[in-house]
Amino acid sequence: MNKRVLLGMSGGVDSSTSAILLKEKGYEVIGCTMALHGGEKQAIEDAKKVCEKLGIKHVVYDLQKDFKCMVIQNFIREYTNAKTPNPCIECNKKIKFGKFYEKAKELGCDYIATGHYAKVEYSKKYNQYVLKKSNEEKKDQTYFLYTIPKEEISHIIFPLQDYNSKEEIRKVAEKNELQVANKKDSQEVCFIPENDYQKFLLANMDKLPKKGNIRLKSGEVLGKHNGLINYTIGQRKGLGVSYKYPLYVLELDVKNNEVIVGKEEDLYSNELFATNLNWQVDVKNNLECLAKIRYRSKEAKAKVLKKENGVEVIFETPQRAITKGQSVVFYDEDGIVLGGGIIS
RNA sequence: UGGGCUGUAGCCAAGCGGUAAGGCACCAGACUUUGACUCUGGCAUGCGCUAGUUCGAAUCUAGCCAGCCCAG
Repeated sequence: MNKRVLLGMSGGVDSSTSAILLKEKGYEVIGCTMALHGGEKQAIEDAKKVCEKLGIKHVVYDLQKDFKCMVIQNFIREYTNAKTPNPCIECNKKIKFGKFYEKAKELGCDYIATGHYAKVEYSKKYNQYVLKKSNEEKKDQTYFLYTIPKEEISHIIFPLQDYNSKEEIRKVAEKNELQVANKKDSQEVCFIPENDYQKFLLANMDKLPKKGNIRLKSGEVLGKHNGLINYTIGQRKGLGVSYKYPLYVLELDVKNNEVIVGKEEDLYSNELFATNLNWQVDVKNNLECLAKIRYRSKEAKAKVLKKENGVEVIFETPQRAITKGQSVVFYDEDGIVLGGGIIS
C-alpha cells in the first residue's frame, strides 16, 4: 500500500507544487489547509481547486483557538515584556509541526509534508534524520524549523528539497497548469491586518503602553516614545528624534520605561544567552558551530557553552543588533540544523 | 539703552559674489513567511524682511524685525 502523507496547503505555489511532486512519487496525498486566523478563505479555495485537479482529498483543519492562544497571545505577551518575538517560529513549533503532526497521526498518515524550503536527510555523521539548509539559499527556511522535535524529523517530507530555485518550482506549477503558479509570495505576519503590528497590539493589549523618554546612553533626553512595544533593538526609523548622526535603538529599559539610542557601532556585541532550547542532534558542550541570530542574517562562527538554564553563545566576530525574543539557530559546516533557542 | 553675535527645509548644518552640500526626520518603492536593518527614489525657484551695489547676491551695503550674550 502507498504511504499516506498529510500535506499542509496554504493555496500558494510552493505547497501546491508539493502536492504534484508527492503524487508523482506515488504517495497517497491528503491536502490540508489550516484555518488559523480567519483570513484563509482564498487559501482554502485555492488549495481545494488544486486538490480537485490532482484528484486528491482535501480537508480543512480549524486551529483558530489554538493559534490564538499559542501564537497570538505569546506574541502579545512578548511585546509587552519589551521583547521582539518571531511568531512564525512559534507557529511552526506549536501549529505546523505540533498540532498538524498530531492530526496526521490521527488520520493514519505516515508522513507530514509542507512547502518549506528545507531538506530532510539521513545523516551518516549523526546516524539520524536531520534538517538541512535548502539548495535555494536565499529562500532557505530552516531558521524557522529548529523547534521541530528530533523524533519528528524522520516523518517529514519537504517535496521541494530537490529543487534549486523558486523559478523551477513555478515552472513545475505552470507545466501542470496550476492557477496559483504566479501567485505572489506571502510575507509579513499572517494574522496582522495591514501589516500594522503596533495597531494590532494596541487593540489587543489589556493595558495601554506608557510613554517615556528616548535618551542617549550618556543620559541626554532627546524626546518621548509612545510605549516600548513600538521599538526593537537596531531600529532606526520612526524614532521621531533627529540628531547629528543616525540613531539606532540600543536597548529597551523596561524598568525605567526608556528607549536608549545611540550610534550604529554600539549595536555590535559578541555574546548572547539563549533559553527554550531544542536540539535536533546531540552535541557536545563547548560546541563550535555556525549561529544565526535572525532570519535574514548570515550565520557566524560561534562557540556554544551549555549552562544551567540555557546556553551562552560567543561569536568570533561581533554581531549586529542581537535582539531578545528572536531565535538563534545553530548549524554545522554542512548546513545541518543542530538546534536553537530564544535569545533572552 | 549701549556693545557684540546669530538668523539657510520640521530639526541640525555646509556655503563666504557664479546660480542652495550633507545628516536627522518624513514619504514612496525594492528586499522579506517575524520585528528590525539595508537599498533605490522623493523632499528649499529659495537662504528673517525690505531696499540697494552687481552681468550675476544666501554670500557685499543700508534699514528694519527676531533671538542670544555681555554691559548698565
